[in-house]
Amino acid sequence: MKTSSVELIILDLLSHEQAHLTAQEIYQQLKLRLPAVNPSTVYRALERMAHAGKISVSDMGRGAMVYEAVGGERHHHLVCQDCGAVMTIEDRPVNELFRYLEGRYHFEMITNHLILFGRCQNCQKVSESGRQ
Amino acid sequence: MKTSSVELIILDLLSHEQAHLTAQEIYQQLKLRLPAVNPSTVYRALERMAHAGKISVSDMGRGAMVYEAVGGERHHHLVCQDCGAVMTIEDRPVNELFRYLEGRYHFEMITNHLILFGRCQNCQKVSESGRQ
DNA sequence: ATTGAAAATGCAAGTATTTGCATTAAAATA
DNA sequence: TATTTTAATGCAAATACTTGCATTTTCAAT
Repeated sequence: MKTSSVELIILDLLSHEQAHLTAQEIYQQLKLRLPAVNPSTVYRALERMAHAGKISVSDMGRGAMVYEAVGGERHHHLVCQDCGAVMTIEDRPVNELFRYLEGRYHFEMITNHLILFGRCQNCQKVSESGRQ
Repeated sequence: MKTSSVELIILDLLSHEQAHLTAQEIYQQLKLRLPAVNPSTVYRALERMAHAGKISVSDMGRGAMVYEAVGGERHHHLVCQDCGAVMTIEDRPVNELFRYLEGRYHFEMITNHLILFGRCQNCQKVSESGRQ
């Protein structure tokens, strides 16, 4: 089926450089262009687009899932759960793991936006000095 | 601080073999033992426990995050987004990726329950025959 | 161009989750 | 043991999100 106007606007909103937006943020920005849009329409469009592989859904520890357009260079993130810092990491080692798992388990990987939680270098130092 | 009684019951509920429960399921089962418990108490306890590293929080595509006790043998899953099948996978290749990323980015990995989405062997076949 | 079918949308109601505030319980201190 | 402090809890309200139903819009077929 043809892409609906709501979906086109969502893709446009997410096309900015590596934008990760929550459903709420997308709804707020969509309303600027389509004042009559209903929240349930936005949630349904996000669901359709995620299932169709147009956007990816990830938990980045912001209290709600975030959405991102699929299509740009694949990338992944390390997220610090203390300070919230987000680090973009290279795709190669992640892709190697995915290829290995696909062969090992006869699985077709769809995940393309990996988020891994931990603590960044700064927060590790702060925690160590706090213990001393 | 000492573990609260709600937290103890949650840990008990999650101690069954690789139980992955949503907040709602945990609340329903908790009420059987603590009829007066308030949903907000459960949500708060889950938040405390996740931040303390006692439980892990994951999106397994069930429409809500699922919780699991941390402490057993670390494992990860492949989840089919068509039929919902869940495959447990070995930790070794995932751990190798985590160790590499820790060194490369000076990051202390906390994530210990990786969920990767894709399509299982059966659903790949169904999709192919559907296309023919 | 018209008609019918399918999909998207809005509305209202419902459910899941979060938050502010006050109270209760547990822990620490004297 | 008593008191104070801290954390957990319940309640109600609020927010985020989902769902059922009817309507509108879009697409496909004629």
